[in-house]
Amino acid sequence: MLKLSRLADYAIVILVKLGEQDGVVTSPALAVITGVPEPTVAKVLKVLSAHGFVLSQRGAKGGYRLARSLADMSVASVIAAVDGQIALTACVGGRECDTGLSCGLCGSWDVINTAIRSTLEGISLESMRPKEACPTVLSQINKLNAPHTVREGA
Amino acid sequence: MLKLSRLADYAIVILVKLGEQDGVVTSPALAVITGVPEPTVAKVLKVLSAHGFVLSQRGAKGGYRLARSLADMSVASVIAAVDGQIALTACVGGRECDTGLSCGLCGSWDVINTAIRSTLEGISLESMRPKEACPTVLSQINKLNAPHTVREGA
DNA sequence: CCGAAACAGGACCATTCAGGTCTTTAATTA
DNA sequence: TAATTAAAGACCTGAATGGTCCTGTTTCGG
Ligand code: SF4
Ligand code: SF4
Repeated sequence: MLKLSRLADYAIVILVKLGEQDGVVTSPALAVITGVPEPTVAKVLKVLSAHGFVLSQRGAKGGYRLARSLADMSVASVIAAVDGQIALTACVGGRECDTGLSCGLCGSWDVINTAIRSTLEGISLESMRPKEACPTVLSQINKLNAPHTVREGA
Repeated sequence: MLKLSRLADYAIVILVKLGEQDGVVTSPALAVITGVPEPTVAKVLKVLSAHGFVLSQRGAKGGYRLARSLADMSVASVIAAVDGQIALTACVGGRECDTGLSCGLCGSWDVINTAIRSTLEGISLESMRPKEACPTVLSQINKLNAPHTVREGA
């Protein structure tokens, strides 16, 4: 249905909320803040920690905190960390689909996939924050979609 | 993983291939052409028929043919027909997610979702055809992403 | 007029993967 | 050093998707 996995969504929410706190925050605390069940929060944080989005402090008085600014995290990178790289179809990046059919559409999908990926790459978590959400995201989309190799009439 | 459902992918392929034939084509024939297993092709065609993408001819010498030109079919509409409307998160269009958490990110997701949906709306199946794939799709993406309410600095 | 061919529609099963829970392990602090 | 607390990893469960099949209806050819 072309929907984002819930875990990826949670990851975004958790990171944004974490960015609004100061000092280290524990999993249970984040669970309360976000409303997501504790075990799930913990699971997501583990993944985010493994991918370097957050720094963990073990032991008593431990918890998590952002490894870098929200502005330096793209939506796409978080999604990729949690769910794997964005790939609309099975044949992006030269991979061939199990049916092995010679549909020839792969190229088109590849372009579309790249465009969407680039768009999400250009949207930072900072932009996702409620207060300044819409305008920034819009301009990001507008700005980041044209990029790499898009030429008007070619 | 932000991936398209396989059925939707097949639907696109089938429609494009169907557009390259003339006269009515049977499910088995399309299965051979596309490489997709016959039962699945039949299933997809039923859905496409129900949504008015193809016209069916029953009885002997029956088969399917396009209801309208490939240029008049958008990628998004096909996806919506097969998989339901595009919705990255559970909270697009004012719907609220089961966790009921007050994350406040819904607005941002809504914008991103709309942008992606619009992009796919603007890409016709004709554009997906191998020969002219990349350039057309690229310009479509470039052209269709700015549209509806995106303003530069607002 | 009869039989074969092909779609329509539905139900059914099997698999996959996401979502969630649990146990173990390590670090911090008193 | 021992108790406390949180991270890390493994495991299980369940829903959704993908895929298959069967029955009924319609049309063309013999
Ligand atoms: S576009 Fe064609 S090759 Fe790519 S995944 Fe779909 S069917 Fe397979
Ligand atoms: S963005 Fe927030 S409200 Fe929307 S689906 Fe995700 S968690 Fe739920």
